[in-house]
Amino acid sequence: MFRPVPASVRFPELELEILKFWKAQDIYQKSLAARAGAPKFVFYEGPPTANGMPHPGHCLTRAIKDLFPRYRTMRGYLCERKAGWDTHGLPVEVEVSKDLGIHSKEEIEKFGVEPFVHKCIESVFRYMQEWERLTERIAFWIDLNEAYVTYHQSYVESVWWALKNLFDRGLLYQGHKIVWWWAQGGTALSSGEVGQGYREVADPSVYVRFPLVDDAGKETDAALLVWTTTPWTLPSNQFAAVHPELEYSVVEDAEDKKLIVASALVETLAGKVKQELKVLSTMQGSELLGKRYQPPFDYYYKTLGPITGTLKAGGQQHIAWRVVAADFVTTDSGTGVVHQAPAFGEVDFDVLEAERDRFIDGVGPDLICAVGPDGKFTAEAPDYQGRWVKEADKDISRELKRRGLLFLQEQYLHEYPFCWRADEDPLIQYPRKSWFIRTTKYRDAMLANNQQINWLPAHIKDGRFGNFLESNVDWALSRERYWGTPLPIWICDKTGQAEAVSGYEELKQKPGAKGFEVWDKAKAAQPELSEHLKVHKPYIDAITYTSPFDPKGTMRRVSEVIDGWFDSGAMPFAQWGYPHTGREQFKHQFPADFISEAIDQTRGWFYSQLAVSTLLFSDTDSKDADRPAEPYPHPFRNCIVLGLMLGEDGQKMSKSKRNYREPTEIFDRYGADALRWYFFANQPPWTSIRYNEQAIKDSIPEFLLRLWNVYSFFVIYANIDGFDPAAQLGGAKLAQLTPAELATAKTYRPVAQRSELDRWILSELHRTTAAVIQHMDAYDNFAACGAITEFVDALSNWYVRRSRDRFWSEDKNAPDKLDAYWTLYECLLSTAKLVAPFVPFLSEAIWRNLAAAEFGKRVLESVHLADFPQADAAAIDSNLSERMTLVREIVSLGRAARMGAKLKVRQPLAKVEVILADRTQQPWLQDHAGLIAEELNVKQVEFNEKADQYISYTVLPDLKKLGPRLGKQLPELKKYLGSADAAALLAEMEKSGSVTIKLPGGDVVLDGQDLQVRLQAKPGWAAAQGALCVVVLATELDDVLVAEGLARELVHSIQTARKDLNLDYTDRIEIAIVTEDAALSAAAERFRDYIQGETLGVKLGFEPLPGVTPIELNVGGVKASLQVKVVKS
RNA sequence: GGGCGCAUAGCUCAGUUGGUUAGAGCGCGUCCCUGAUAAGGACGAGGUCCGAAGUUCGAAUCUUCGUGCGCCCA
Repeated sequence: MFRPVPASVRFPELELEILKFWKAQDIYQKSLAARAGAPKFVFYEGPPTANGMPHPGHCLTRAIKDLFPRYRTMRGYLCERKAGWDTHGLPVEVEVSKDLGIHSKEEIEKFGVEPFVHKCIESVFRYMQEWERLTERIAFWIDLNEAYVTYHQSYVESVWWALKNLFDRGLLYQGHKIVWWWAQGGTALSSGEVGQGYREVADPSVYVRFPLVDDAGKETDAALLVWTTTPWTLPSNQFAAVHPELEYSVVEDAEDKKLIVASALVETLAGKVKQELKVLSTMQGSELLGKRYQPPFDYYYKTLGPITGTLKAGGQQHIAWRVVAADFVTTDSGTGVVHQAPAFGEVDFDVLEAERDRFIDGVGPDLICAVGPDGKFTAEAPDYQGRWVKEADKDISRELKRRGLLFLQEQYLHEYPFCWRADEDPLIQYPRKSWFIRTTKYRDAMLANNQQINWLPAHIKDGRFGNFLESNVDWALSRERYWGTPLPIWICDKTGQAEAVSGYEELKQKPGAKGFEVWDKAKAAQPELSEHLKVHKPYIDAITYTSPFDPKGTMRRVSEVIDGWFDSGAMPFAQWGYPHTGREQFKHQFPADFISEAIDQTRGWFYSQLAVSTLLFSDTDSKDADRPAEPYPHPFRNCIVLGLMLGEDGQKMSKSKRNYREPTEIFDRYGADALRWYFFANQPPWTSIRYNEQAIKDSIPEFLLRLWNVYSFFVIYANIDGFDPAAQLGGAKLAQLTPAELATAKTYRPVAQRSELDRWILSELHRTTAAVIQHMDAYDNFAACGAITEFVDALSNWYVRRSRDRFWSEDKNAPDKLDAYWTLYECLLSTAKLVAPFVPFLSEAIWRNLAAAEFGKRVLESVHLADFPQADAAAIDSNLSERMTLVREIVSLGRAARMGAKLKVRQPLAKVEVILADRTQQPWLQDHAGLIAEELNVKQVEFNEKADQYISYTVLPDLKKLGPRLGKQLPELKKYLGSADAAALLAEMEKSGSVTIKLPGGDVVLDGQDLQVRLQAKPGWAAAQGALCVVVLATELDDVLVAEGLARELVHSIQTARKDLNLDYTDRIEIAIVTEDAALSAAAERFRDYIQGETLGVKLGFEPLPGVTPIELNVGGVKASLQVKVVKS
């Protein structure tokens, strides 16, 4: 006996029970143990940050991350899944600062770095419980107990090892980075913070003359006209940029001064100053390159102006104050000549870098900067020393005007960022010393590595990700913050020389190492402090040692921590603590076969991993990395890039807008399987999807319930008939209940001996299995789900429906009946395995009842311990598939024809005629006429070859074949065939195998393959047409047919009455039909046996039954009164 | 401003290398079944495939431009 299946199932409750079972029996661990020694399928968990609440978007990520490891495990691989948590970085600091009600770095320092860092580590796992609960509830099987944590000492030291490796190879260097700087607060702002602070303001906009000088450095009569909205940057000017491909004009103004501006802007400028600007000559921007000019302020120029340096390409050039080329110059605004102050603009700084690169080492231009970190001019600009830059704008303009350099001044409206917390403070771009990783040196290696990665969708490779790699810039690694992996670089306070350190132990071994007691004291005072804190600020900063570069020097750590993305990128090895520990694990778990995250990780985790791995383990230039070169791709081979999930209203999901539902509530209402199936089956995972609650809800009846109903149908009848597979299968070990194992049962007949319907559904099963394997191996869950849906539909709506009679037949031991049970049993078991990775709960419920409950310890206790089904090619009969499809098509067309003719299926018809365009399958179909007749409720099915009265033929060219061959003649052929006598053409084709068609452009010879026949029903018939066949109904009714129709109407009414009266299936009844219509009573009389048989009537009379409420009927326009009374047995 | 992606039925989404009647589910309408029954099923209506131009014998599909939306970056 199988456990009876509840009529209405509540999936959420079912899932909770199964979760309990998994936990109690440790099924996940068993699924790993079962694959001990098997080939590995390596999965990396991109660490989520647990200091925010999870939302439905995270459910998608976690569902996909579960699907493929689960599938691969069933396919025989060992897939260990180590969880991880991202714990460092600004978001944590921001969260803590919010709690403390503070914002600036200054306030943090005042609060104290030590207590602040303590707060950070406490806050990191604020929502971890919610994350773990979600992970478990959605059935994401991953090892949460062994999770790696980015702040753990072993992780940090692994990151240090990587950084030391890069440092020792000269790939980690200090340079400048232009950041958005809050001068009053003394801190850089992240791009997110900057983005919050933009608002429209009016700034002074000045047009300034930069007089050109001749070779001797003497001023000439022409000047570049330069535009800027930040006059305070002019004292730090180093270059003027033009676009080499723009045209420039030398114009003469009213004062006869010559100015150089972009030709496209001459008119605009003339309009602004309301004077004529006479064009004297024009030239290309490229002709201006290298021309020298005199900057408006000579603070640097007076000493550095004459300096020249040796170019790499040979020759000498002045290091600054000349015209350079830049692509970003446009004629949208300004003058087409752009003032360059590299200290105060990122693109300007790039120009400086490029210029410096042209000179041999050490002689190129240095960055000049007349402003201090406090936003005030330094002594290098004595005229403005101590003045806040924005306040100096006016005086600078006045000075320029006094010296005749100011051509025009106006107000300019634009978006400019302010500090998000002190909104009166404008931000400035400002250079900060920063540590960089020289990723640009590995750009080509990263591109080559990327080429080998299987990206899904494919456009990521050469699209977003590839483009991003193409424009790679060195990785700005350091952060002037507190809670992060400390940059493991110690600098000698005497010589300035630096070295990197790769572990805490290594530090202890350093000569003269001290400062460890700072941590020891803190720990003694607060024993609850995490040991891991000792490798963090401020404790690590206390550690110093004797300089190896100068015996009098002391090595002190730089103050910075590193970008949290480097932590994440180091995950493939740092999760094991490699190379200090975990060498073995790393060897076996690198690279990953599969990772998946949302598209926002393109520049995040996808890049950080690729960059770190390429630099450390690349096979091109990492000789001193301490392991053999790894062939591409690494560190991941296949990557599904998920689309972002939007809220119900198409906007970004946001708590305040309430445009989504909390995951826990989704699970409580619909269940995790419903959500998972919605994710997997509704769209490819990389489409950005809109959260759609209805669609989640719909996946229940569309898929889960449909499968459940087939399963419940099976259990009901198997129990009634005492179908008991366990009793029939011997004592042999039956771990998996594969078809081969089932075949040992006594009443199990070889598939070849079973009915066609059985062979058909088993063929469909194996066809589906093959398709699912093929799609899942290609990481295409969407197509796999499509195949599964189609199969479950076929099983439910054709196999079970067409097999009902067999399940109801009286003889419990009839081979045909047993065949039906074995077939359906096998289908359900295989389907449970097929869908197990997708809907782990439902599949487990089915398996628990059909296998585990039935067989006890003789089978696997969980479907997730089973092997994925094998597709048996021998079981696939594509011919049968095709034929069955055709039957279903004919039946469908027959129904459509009935609807068109308004003939209910209850009304029997004499016959249907079926006309096929392709008669290959006709003999087979003729053998199955009974089936079609039954489905369509007709007495006879005829297959007509000559059916000209019903249909007309159309002959269509096979465009795919003929297109390339005929080209421009194709329209002629189409026109010809459109009006041709199709019947004659076909006759000719049949006779000689080909036809020659005369077309204006020349004769064309066509054979049978070139043409397709289409059938069209002629009007006036109750007919429906498909692509390849037409079904025509005989609509004439004789008395017998009408009477049978009436009888069926009566049956329908009586059954409805039974249901309304809440009768049991087995209740016998007495029926009275009272009518004055002779035809109706005659029909009832004539079909008395049929009516009584269908409705379990023991008596059928035509006189009223006393005391029974009559039901008024309208049977085909005839009035009648029906009475139904239960007969006591 | 740049890069990438998306735009197909009332809604949510598919649509293989360009090919003849562009599909699914939901919703809607009509109906069937009444031994899976507080279920299940069939049939139908519904589309200027965002717009324009181009390539081609042929474009939802390829190209260009435009519009709208999203993401990333500036």
